[in-house]
Amino acid sequence: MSLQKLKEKALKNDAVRAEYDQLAEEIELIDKLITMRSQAGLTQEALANRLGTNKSNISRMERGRGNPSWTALNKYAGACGFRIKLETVPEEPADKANA
Amino acid sequence: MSLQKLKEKALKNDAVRAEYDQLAEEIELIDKLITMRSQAGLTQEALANRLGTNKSNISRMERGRGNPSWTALNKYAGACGFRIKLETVPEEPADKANA
DNA sequence: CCAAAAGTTGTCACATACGATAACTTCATG
DNA sequence: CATGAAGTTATCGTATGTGACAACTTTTGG
Repeated sequence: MSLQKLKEKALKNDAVRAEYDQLAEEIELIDKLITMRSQAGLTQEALANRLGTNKSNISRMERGRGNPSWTALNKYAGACGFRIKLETVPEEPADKANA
Repeated sequence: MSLQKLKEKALKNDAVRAEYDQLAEEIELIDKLITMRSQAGLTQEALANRLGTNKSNISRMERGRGNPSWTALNKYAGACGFRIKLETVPEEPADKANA
């Protein structure tokens, strides 16, 4: 299955409801997950094996069911050959005067 | 309590064991949390009120007890006036030839 | 169309995050 | 040292993340 297909599927249902910021962020998150796995060239099953778990659980994460913990994200990324960081961006530009 | 103090306390115990990457990332995470709250000028209690919860739970997160979920991080950040993103960095540079 | 590979979903069991409350410690000030 | 504010810890209840397993759907490729 192509990466494009994967993302299309992942986003199809949720994108409609993405009027809410929080959902948009969830989609961003899912997109990052799928992208990492795709770049690692792994199937859900292969990734699951690396993590000592089952493909169903990978699917759940990538479908946006539930709410992964930080270490779950960390492990997922690690198995795909990535490290993760939390990026924090101020909700409004620090300096309005320059807008 | 000064921000410096806060961070010193938060890192004191764990830094000793930071021989492991995963712990280093946990510390980074905690540092980001405390920094966000500090920049928002909120006490744990004030932040807790914004989140509809109690200061003890805030303390737990900032002490590295447990393993916050993505939405927990999102809410925490939101109450501090931040949005969050997952930053994914490849474990080794994509292009070694240029090293 | 057929078969195999990949992904999805449902459900159970268990571990643990999260909220609430209270008691405790540490810090800041006078 | 005394007082109050801020932070920490313990514990209980409840919700939910996570792993395991099986059945199902979708995709890929002949």
